[in-house]
This record gives sequence, structure tokens and C-alpha cells, in this order.
Amino acid sequence: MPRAPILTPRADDFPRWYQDVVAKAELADNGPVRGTMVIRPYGYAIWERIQQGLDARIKAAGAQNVYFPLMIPESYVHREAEHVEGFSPELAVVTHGGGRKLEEPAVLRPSSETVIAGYFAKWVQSYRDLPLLVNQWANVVRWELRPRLFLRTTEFLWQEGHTVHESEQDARRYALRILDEVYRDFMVEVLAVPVLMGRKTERERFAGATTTWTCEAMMSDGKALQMGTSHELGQNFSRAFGIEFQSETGESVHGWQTSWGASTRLVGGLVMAHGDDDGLRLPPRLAPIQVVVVLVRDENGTGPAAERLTSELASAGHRVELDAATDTSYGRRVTDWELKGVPVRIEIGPRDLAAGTVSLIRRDNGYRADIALDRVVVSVNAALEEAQAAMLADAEAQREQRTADVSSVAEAIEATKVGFARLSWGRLGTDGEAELAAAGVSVRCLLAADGGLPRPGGSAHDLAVVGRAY
RNA sequence: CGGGGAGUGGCGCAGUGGUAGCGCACCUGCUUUGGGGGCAGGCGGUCGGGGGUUCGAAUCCCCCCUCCCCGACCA
Repeated sequence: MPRAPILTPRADDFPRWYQDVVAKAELADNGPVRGTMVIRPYGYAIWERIQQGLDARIKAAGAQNVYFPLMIPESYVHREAEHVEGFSPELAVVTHGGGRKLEEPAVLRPSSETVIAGYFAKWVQSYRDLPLLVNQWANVVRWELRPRLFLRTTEFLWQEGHTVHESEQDARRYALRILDEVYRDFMVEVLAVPVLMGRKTERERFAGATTTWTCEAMMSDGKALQMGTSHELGQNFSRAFGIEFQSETGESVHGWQTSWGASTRLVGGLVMAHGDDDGLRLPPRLAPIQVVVVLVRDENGTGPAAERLTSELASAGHRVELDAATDTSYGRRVTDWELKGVPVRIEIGPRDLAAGTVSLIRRDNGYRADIALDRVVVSVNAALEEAQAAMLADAEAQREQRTADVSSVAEAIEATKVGFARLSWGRLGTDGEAELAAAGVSVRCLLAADGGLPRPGGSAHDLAVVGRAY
């Protein structure tokens, strides 16, 4: 007999499935103000793992953490024309404080380019001060008309990096370094989500940037999700805020800047990239709980044996939890651990113990085996490594299978019903891009002909990867 | 803001004029707990808000509010 579905099957209604998973895996709730989100302990544990992975890579790339204020004088946002134009529809503005109307309203940061630029102008005097590399972990507010938990909320958590460099080349090199060594590396190696690194079109470029680079992923329904972006800001904010330094030759020069960010959206991406009809599937390197030891029944010494196994696995360096809640039924507990996507489950009951074994079950593929008690740690090590690799390979295979090479707008629109379409950007052009947009399809990114990063200015041979996006 | 839909226990729903019910969840007890176990008992709702019609309104009328879905914006 098939199991009763716990979640709406993905094939029936993917958005509904997503909501079900977020609720039943206890990741988040809607907040009381429309568009806001309450992140629950398990969801926040996942975010903390994401933070750790990104933060370590950001520091390895030389940036230091800072904190700037939530409220920004409204006039700052207006200094960079394109920036304000891009953001004004989604600004939340504080008009009153201390019981009085404020002389100058303050906006809740939608991003911190402007407030940070004001201080960069103060801190940067000499080429010796450069490069200046900072990052902050913060909340930002962008008033969203159509919120979706994690994917698009009015308030969200992220990191935003901001840098100043001596030259355009230095800034570009750094923006691309972050894209590759921080974002791409983390997403592929930890999240097991393959990403395309490419350049955004003018239409999709960040408001105030000269060039926007992106990591784009495909979710398991074939739609695209931007997982991280890195912007070259040129001298736009430098000019607006007076970030000037004296060069080695004594000239006064405007700094060249970058900014880059990744957000709690990644949690949603993780859910949608790997989840199945039984719930979340977490890649082992990310999972807050990598192994759960399930005590099936507390009889004939199974309890102490389960405790011993748990501490052995913890000593071996795994994030492990013991489930000894035997007053809850076995089926319920197992279903819950599957919902939460714990990569490896070890089950121990009287039958196992009598045979001198435990059961090992992999969440990613359902593989199940009896393991001798003295082989548990080594078997778990192997299972975690294999699951990590298999999940990445699955996601890559799925993306390849759902990506089609096409040569017309009509074919692209058809192909993007199930995934990505790839076609010549030279042929598509901004007119083709507008036609696609009318059909709900966007250019996710541009790639060089060989699939690598395109040159910043572009080439006639560049490829456009198009799709429907979250 | 344009187009659809819905507001009834925590969640999902039924209830077209007679004083509110079901499933799940929750609480208590019992039960031989290996895939959301079984049995019994129980807690919990000013039916989104206001006004009106009526002997009587979740139900009919008027006004308001909120939420959800599709579109435009978007990490």
C-alpha cells in the first residue's frame, strides 16, 4: 500500500508543495505584517550553516565584517539617480520618531550602498588605503507586493559586501573572485546546487551597477533562482559620494567599487533544488543534523546502545542527534526526520541489536543496509560523502536534461515550460528579450560561447540562458 | 493598482433563517510502539468588523477590513 502523502505531491502543485514543506519541516511562519517572516529554529539552523559557510569564504577573500545602521537618511538614497529609481517603489520610510515628525525621513535600508559610500568617502584618502574590503550581515527591507517565504519577503537577512579599489580592473577581478570563490564554491560544494556563473543583461542589472554578475540555479521544477550576485559599481557611487584618493602619482582619483550579496533566499533555493515528495533533502555538508540515531524500542539494552552510538558518531565529528522519544510512534518519528531532510538515519531496535547490527538509511536515495555495530562510524562517513556527491550529480543531470538549445524566441518560450533554453544572445538581442518578458520568460544570464564567463562588454558569440524565474 | 477567490477552534474544511459541526492537531488514560498505530474520554470557536432586516442571522441586505491566487516590481 502506498503511503498517504504527507505533502502535496510536487507534480500536483509545486508552489503548494513548497509551502507544505516550509510549514511541516518547521522552517518558518508568516509574520504578522504582510510579507514578513518568522524563521523557526530549524530554519534558522539551516541559515546559520549557510552563514558559516559564506562567512568563512568571505574572510578568506580578505573582507572584514562591519555593521552599518538600519536607517539611512532619505537624501542619501537620492544621490545616485539610477539607484533611487530602482529602489523607490519598494522603500519603507520612517517619518516619525520620538513622537514627532522627523526633519528628514529615514529609509529602512533596501541595501547599504549609499550609507556605506558616505563613510568610504571619509575612510579612503590614499591609494594605500585600498583595496578597502568590508562585509556586513544584516536585515534589509524591500516592500514586496508578492511575498513568498524565504524566496521573496519584505524583510530578509543577507550579507552584503562593499569594496573600493584603485582601478576598474581591480574591482572587476574582485567582483568575479567573490562570484567564484565565495558563491559558486559554496553553492556547489556545500549546498550541492550547481550554478551557472554569468552576466546579467542591462534589463536585469542591479540599479546603480555598471555590470552585474550572477550565480543562477535551476530548481527541481525547472524554474530559475538567482542564488547570489556580485556587482561592479564602477565610479557611480564614488562620484555621488565623493570617494576620492590620491594615486601613487599624486592625482585625485574616484574609487572603483563592488558590492555583492546572498540572502535567506538560499534557504528557499535549497528546499526547491533538492526537496522531494517526502520533504526536505539536505546535503550532508550543510545539514544542521547530519545523522539521527532512532531508538526504535527501548528494550534489551537498545537504549544504552543507541546512546553509545550517538556519542561515537559525535566524537567522529558528525552533527548527530539521538531520537529516544519512544512514546511517539516509530512511523511518526521516521516521517518527521524525512520531512526535515536529515541525510542519514541510524535505526536501532531489539531485532537489530540481537543480530549485532543497526539499520542505516540514506535520505537522498532511500538506500538501506544493515551495518555491524563496529562498522557504524565508517559506514556513516561513507554514506555522508556519497550522499553529498550524489545530490550534486543528480541536480546537474536534472539541469542538463531540462536545458534545451534553441534558435528562436518561440522555441525558447516552449522550452522554458520545463526548464532553461540556451540561444545566441546576438540573435536574441534586447528586442527578443522584451518578447520573452511578455511571455514571463527572462534572460537569466549571458555566458561566453564555451559556457564560461563572458567578457564584460560582451561578444557577438555570447549565449543567453533564459527561463522562468522565482 | 488590474483580474479572480476566500474569511467558521491551532491547521484544513462542512454548514443557504431555528441558536455551530467534522478531520487533523492538542490534553488524559489504556494498549505487545519496526513506516504518520489502536481504543476510550476530553479541552478549545463573541462564525473578520460594524450596521440593518427578522420572533430568531454563520446563513439575507449595506458599509468597512483582512488574507490568498494570477499580473506588473524584485536578493
